[in-house]
Amino acid sequence: MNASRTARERVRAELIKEITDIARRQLATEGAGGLSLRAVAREMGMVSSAIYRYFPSRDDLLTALIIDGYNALGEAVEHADAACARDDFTGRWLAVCRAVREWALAHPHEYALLYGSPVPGYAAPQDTVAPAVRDTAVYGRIIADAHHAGRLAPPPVCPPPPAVLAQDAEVVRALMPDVPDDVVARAIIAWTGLFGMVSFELFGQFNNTITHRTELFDHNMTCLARLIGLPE
Amino acid sequence: MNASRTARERVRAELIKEITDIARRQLATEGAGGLSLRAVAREMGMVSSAIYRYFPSRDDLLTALIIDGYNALGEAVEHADAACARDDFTGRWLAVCRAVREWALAHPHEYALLYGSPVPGYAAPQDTVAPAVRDTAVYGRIIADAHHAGRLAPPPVCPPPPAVLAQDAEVVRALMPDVPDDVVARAIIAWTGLFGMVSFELFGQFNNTITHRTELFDHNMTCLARLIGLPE
DNA sequence: CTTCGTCAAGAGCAGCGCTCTCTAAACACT
DNA sequence: AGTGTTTAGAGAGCGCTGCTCTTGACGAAG
Repeated sequence: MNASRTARERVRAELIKEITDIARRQLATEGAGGLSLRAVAREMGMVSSAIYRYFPSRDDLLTALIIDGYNALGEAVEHADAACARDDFTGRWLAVCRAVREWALAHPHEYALLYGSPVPGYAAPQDTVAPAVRDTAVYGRIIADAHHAGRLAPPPVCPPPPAVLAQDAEVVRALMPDVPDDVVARAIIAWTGLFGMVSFELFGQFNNTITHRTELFDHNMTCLARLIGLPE
Repeated sequence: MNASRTARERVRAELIKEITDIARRQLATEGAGGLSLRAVAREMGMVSSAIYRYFPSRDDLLTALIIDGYNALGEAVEHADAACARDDFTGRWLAVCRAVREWALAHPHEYALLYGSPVPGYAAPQDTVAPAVRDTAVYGRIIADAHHAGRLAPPPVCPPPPAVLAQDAEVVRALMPDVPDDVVARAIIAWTGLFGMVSFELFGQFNNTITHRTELFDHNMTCLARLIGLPE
């Protein structure tokens, strides 16, 4: 009875995967706004209403794509980090930055779904928060590792962070344990700087201006690494 | 004959303004995806097809809103800069950063239109590039002013920018004349850092994490000012 | 007074998300 | 093996969208 039950559920899981695959392909060509359940159904040789057996609404399909996206990006970042020597902290940071950028360039619409304008009327459900921090956890660990190895020497550039930020630092520290507040603050600057850079490139702000984007990116990420205090 | 001709054109211009006003209000409540020509027409007591006399397509209306948005942001930034003492370069930088953030928080959907995910299938026409750099010109001038006043003392954090970036720096220098390449490079870091920060806050990346956003923003922008070399 | 360009109106097309009902197949249980 | 239940897909349909085309009215110019 269990085997037969899983038989039905297996074909169901397969169909769900097929739907998300087609949806992801449509996302890549049309963008989030052009994602159409009817088009997905058409491509599957299904009638549109049948899709609703698997995803109760378009938003639920979007949620599935978002979770997949966070996981794909997280995996790429984890992979890039794992390929580096553990004590090459700056190398790990740069590898992670490049992994983010390369994944974003390879999957622009998925990146836009994760880090671009929120889809109007769509509120990310709780299921997305765990995959969402998967990449963040990686560079949190890099910075924490460097700090604990005594290799973090922040230059005297930033003033000490204001006291109220200590509460927020407490939350962020879940990703980079036992790290002082000023390191957390610098980490956030680097974090927003990384994604600001990628978003600007992807969303067209560099058009007609920046042509050597890889070089600029590497240079800026190196600067941010120095700002954090990562070794030369 | 001229007077009568402008009579007709005047009511036309007025209608165009009314359309964009209503569209902007709809944008604020529904977001870019929810902008509907029919809804605008309904609110104007017009029939939907009549709108096409004034805006040949939804994209053209979007373009008008984008241009207005860039101009509004540019104006806010110019105003914030003008309120500072000319030689208080750090104060001017902070004022400009805050102006960007406050404008973005006050007009989230318009900000998303300018700096969020590009609308799929929509390519920004050439008319948008001039208003688009209006704000950028302001902080370009701040940094250039500080440099020429001899008040720019970049800390020894960033390595010298790679030689290939000199070409791109040439283009950027149109906004900050006679400034060396390494200053341009730092300016770009600060620029992307500013918008990375605003976008993260606005697009929800700080949810469940950062609560003291004003303080964090001010602190980070101060750090970036130091990184550029703006005086204490 | 006629001609001509401009404009609102209306109908209509194809597409969308989503809901409802109906039929048929796969399943669980006696 | 037969029976009741659950699950799946098909189809029609609702109200909405952007957009097109045609029609008829209005006002300015010759």
